[in-house]
Amino acid sequence: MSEGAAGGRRQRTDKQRNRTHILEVAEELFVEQGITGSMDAVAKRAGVGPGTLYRHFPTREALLAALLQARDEELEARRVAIQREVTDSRAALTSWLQALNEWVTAFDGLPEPLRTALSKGTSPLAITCQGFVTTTEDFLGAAQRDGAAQPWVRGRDLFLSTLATAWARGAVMADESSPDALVSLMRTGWETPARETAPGRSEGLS
Amino acid sequence: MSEGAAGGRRQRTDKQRNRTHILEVAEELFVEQGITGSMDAVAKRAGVGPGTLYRHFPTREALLAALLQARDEELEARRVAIQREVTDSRAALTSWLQALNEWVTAFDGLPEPLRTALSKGTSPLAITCQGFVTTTEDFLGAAQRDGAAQPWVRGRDLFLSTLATAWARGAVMADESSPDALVSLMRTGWETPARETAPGRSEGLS
DNA sequence: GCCGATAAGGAGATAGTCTCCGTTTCGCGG
DNA sequence: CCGCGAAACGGAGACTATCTCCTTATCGGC
Repeated sequence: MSEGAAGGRRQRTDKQRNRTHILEVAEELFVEQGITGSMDAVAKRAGVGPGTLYRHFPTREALLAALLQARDEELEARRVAIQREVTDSRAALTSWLQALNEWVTAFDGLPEPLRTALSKGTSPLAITCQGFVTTTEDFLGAAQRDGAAQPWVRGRDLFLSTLATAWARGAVMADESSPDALVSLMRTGWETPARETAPGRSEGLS
Repeated sequence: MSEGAAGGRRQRTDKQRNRTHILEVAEELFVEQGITGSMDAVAKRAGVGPGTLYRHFPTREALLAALLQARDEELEARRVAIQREVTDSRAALTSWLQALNEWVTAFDGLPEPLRTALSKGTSPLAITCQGFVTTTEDFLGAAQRDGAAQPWVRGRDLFLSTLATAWARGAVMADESSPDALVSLMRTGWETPARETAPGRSEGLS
C-alpha cells in the first residue's frame, strides 16, 4: 500500500532518502526550537529546496503528523500495556493520562496545532487525536463504572484538559511546579474522593 | 503625569485623536477576527500609516494592553463588588473565577499573548496579570481558611487553569459544551467536597 | 547509453511585521 | 494672521516566513 497504486515504475530511491532525511532533520529542529521552527530552515538544514520539502509534506501539519507517527505507535503500545497490566481502573486512567501528557509534550508548542486540528477535523493529526479521545473514553468509562471517576466527565474533556495543561507548560511563570499542579488539579477534578488519602500531590504522577 | 514631563508644549490634538481612533478600530477588528488580525489591517482600517500605528503602540502587545485597560478596570470593579457583596468564600472564589474567565475570553486568542507575557515577565500585560493572580490568591486564601478549597492549590495555578481553559475554547471539537465541562472539571479540582451536593454541573457557573 | 518519467531546486509571489526618513501639520509667539 | 520649530504622519521598503511554479537534473527501465 505504501508504494503508489498501479504498478508503474518503482519509487525513486532519492525520494525516499530525502523524505527520511527531512524527517530526521525536522525532528532535530523541532526538538531544539519547538514546532514553530521555520519550514525553510528545515529545508535548508536538510540541504533541499523548499519545493522539495513541500512536495513531501504539503503543510507543516503533514510534517508534524509524519514526525509523530513513530510516537503514536509507542503510545498505542503503552495503551495495550496498561490495559494488560493495570487492573485498577483508576490507576489505569491515571497512567493513560500520563502517557498522553508525555505524547503531547513531545515538542514545544505541539498543543497548538493539535487544538487547531481538532477544530477543523480534516487532517491526519485530527484523526490520530480522535483515536486517542476514544481510548480515553474507554479508560474513563471503566473508571466510572468502578466509581473511581466522576460520572459527568467525558473523555474529550479529559483529552482537552490534557492538551490545555500541556499548553500552559509554556508559561511556567518562573515556577517549575505549576505544570504538576495543573495536572493534580485536573486529576482531583475527575477523581471521586473514594479513598481517604489526600488527592493529587501524593502518588507519583510527576 | 500623563502628559510628558517638563511642561513643554501640549500634546497635539491629532495625536490623541489618532490614538483613540486606532483603539476603536482595533477593538472592532479584534472582536471580529481575534487578536491575530494583522497590524497593518488595523492601520489601514484606521486610515493611518503603519508608522503611526507603531509609534503609538510599538508592539501588538502594547496595543492589546491599551485595549484591555478599560476591561481591566471593569474587572477590578467586579472584584470590589464580590468582596463587598458575597460573604461565602467559596461562592466568592467561584464568582471571581467566572469574572476572570470572561475577561480572558474578551478576544479570540487572547490567552496566547497572556501566557507569553507571563513567561517573559516584562510587559504591561504581565503586570496586569500579576495583579489578578494576587487577587486570585486572596479569594483562594479565604476559601481555604474556610475549608472550601483544597489546601494545596495555589492562586497562580487557578489563574493558569483559567487561561488554559479559555485557550481550549478555541477547539470546541464540534461540541458546544466542552468549555463548560472544563470549567466544571477545574472547579471540582479546587473545591473540597464539603457539601453533599454533586459538584460542578449543578449551580450556575455557565 | 538513451529516453521518458519523476523528482529536485530555487526564484519569486504573497503576506505580515516593523523601521527609517522626507513631508506635513500643529501649537505657539510675534 | 503668519512663520517657525517641534512633533507627528505616511509610506516605501527591509526583513522574514509560507508556499508555488517552472526549469533543470536525475533516476529507472530498456
